[in-house]
Amino acid sequence: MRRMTARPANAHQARLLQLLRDGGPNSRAQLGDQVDLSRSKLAVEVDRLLETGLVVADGLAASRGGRRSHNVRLNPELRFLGVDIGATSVDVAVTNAELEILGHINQPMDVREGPVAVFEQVLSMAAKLRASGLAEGFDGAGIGVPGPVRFPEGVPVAPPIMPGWDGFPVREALSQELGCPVMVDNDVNLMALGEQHAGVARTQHDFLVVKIGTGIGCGIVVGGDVYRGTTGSAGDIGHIQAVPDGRQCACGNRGCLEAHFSGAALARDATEAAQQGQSAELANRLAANGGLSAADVAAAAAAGDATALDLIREGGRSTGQVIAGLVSFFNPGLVVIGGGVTGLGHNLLAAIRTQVYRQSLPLATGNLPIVLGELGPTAGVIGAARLISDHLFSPA
Amino acid sequence: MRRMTARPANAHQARLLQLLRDGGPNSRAQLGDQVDLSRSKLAVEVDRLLETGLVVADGLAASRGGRRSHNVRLNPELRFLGVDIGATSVDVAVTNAELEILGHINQPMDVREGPVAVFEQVLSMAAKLRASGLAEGFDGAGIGVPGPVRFPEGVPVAPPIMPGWDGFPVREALSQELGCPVMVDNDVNLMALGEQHAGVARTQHDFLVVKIGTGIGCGIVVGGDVYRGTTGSAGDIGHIQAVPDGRQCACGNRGCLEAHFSGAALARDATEAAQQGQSAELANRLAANGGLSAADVAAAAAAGDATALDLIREGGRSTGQVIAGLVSFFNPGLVVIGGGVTGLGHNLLAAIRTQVYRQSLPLATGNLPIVLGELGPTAGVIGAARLISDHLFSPA
DNA sequence: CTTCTTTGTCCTCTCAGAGGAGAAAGTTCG
DNA sequence: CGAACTTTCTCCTCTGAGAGGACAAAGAAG
Repeated sequence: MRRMTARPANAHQARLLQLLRDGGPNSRAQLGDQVDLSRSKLAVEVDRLLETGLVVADGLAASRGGRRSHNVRLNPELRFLGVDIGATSVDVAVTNAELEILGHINQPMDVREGPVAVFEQVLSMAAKLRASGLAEGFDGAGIGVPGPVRFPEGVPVAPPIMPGWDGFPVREALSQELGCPVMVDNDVNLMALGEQHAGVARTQHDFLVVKIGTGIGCGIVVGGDVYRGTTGSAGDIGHIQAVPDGRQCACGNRGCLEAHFSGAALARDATEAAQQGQSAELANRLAANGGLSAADVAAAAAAGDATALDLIREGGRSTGQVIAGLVSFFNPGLVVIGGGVTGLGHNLLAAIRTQVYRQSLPLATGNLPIVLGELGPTAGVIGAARLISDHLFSPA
Repeated sequence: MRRMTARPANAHQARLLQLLRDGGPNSRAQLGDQVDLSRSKLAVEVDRLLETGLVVADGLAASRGGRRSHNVRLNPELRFLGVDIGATSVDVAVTNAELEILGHINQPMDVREGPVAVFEQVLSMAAKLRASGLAEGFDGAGIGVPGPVRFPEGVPVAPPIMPGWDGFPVREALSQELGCPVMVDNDVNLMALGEQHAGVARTQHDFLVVKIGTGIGCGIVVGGDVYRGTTGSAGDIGHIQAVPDGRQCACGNRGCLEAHFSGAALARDATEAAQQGQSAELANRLAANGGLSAADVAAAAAAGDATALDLIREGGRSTGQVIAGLVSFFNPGLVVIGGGVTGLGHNLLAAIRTQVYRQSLPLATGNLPIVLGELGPTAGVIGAARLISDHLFSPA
């Protein structure tokens, strides 16, 4: 199939595409209820979209009591590729234009191997998805990387945990390889986009998404749009001081949040505890697997292990401490907790909540939900698809 | 004089008014260079603005090498009232439509006396300015209050230092009294608007303004617009924990920034130090005035008093600690320090800079200026005038 | 004085888009 | 089953915004 290269010709068409993306098939009449356009104008724009092939007819709509109307929908053959590059694994997924996931692969990987090796793996994963019949090609791709990105150019800048990626033209290179438009962003921002599109943040305009994985980052949404900061490093909260004169951090300072709580820190602390004989449960797991991960701590806590629970509570306290500050400053309408450590679930959430509600003023916390992300590992790839669709479904 | 009640009829007119406000008198040709409109359309819109009286002819423009053109400017008889209510004093100023200050009065006052008493004072100050011939009436007024505001309604919400103001219809009441449109905002947000309009932040889109006065607050500008948060309490950084298990704060927690550094905290600490005989300089001033203020500490520091310098440095350290966190999170392009404590000047600034540059990652601080505000006590009233002019110079 | 440049004015032409009339296709109720 | 009412779609006309060109006015440069 030849890929679609059409783009909406004006803001009306862009708006219609976004409505069809977010609301699925719709009749012209239903669309008319949502956009402020005359019927004639609406019909003209829809016809033009049909001509471009971005939109296709989709049978009769359900009756609303009078003449039945014909539905239109986004072309079901459109395909987006969503890529979420983490520190230690990659997620690659194919979606349709309505951003429904049609296929999803996760593989372990090490970003430190550099962009060339990682792209090879990503491309082979994309090829596998294509080979399984889910797509004949891609109309666009969104990529998330675990570090700051100069957004307009799609280039990582000085990413601490991705040596070798600094300045690598990710967007350009992938666009060449895939032969379609590509947008690049920080993985946490994509997670925020994902939760906004299909998760807990659907109705929010100003919210924060805290992603606790190998590191810790925060996605910031202001007025419905992701805020990236002057140099693209906004939300980099892993190195905010959580404990004065605390643990030495890789960044050179002491007491950074990330040094006290993150997937990596948790694994390290659990291993220490196991070795010092503080927890039989953890020691068993250490012996069995030859190493401990955040998932082991989660399992131990679920089994009632006090040491594991303490580690989680202490980490939640540190995280809550930092989030409390952010809440005072930013006054969000929602805080979403997500990332690999979400497996720690409600123990972690409870510890964070306690700390935030204790430390922030009532005006900011009064009506502030703090919740776990709804989409889990798919948040990133949905966000990636959303990113590129936002780009493609805006006036050229 | 009858007051202008006209408003721009469309976005083009609004844009033209803003250009004339920010750029002063301009010829049609110069305006044409700045807005993307055909000459005919531009002429029509300017003529309409002339008809409304918002804009008047202003003689011949300087020659640009061909036919001389006629200037237009905002009606020089337009008057805005800017009111900046602080914890312990009020500033009231009159500006023209180009937001130049024509007259400015400052008087001591106590917000805790409640809205009725304060408004009486504000109105009498406004009357005094009017009586001095600066204005025959006001076309709009902006008001800043030292606490969170529900912005659309112009009503303070649960302001900690303003008992009696909670829910008081400030906008409505003042609009009645003055007979003109009124907008209300947090004083720190107005300071940010002021520095953006006429101060150090003129070229910035994303920046923070930290105001250290009786309390501490932070104005947040995102994409050129003030960000106010979900409930209007964004930027309330005075109660972020700066020192774990630190001093008891009025809010019930311990170690809040405001408990360790602010005009009030500084005065308290200086008094303590003087009473304990740690500083002859401060003790003298205490004896002379019967009390100490931040200004006394500034003077003592200027005179070389080590204790005063220490207090300032220690305060700067705490403040810098908190700002470092905000910088990591928000990645601003500029941080402005302002408020009553600006008198502490470069000692304070140096301490803050040291702490921020030490604690934040290079990517966020690499090109980050941290500077003192340029407008001093006029920032608030200019911001107030800017607030109402933005409102009036936008399509009705 | 001539030529060139800039600015202001006027006129026409195009096109987006609103809104109405009426046809088409259902539903509901007697 | 048929009449009356609803909803949707299509077509047509009308209006107004705005672009753009022609030309006049006014000055600068030589």
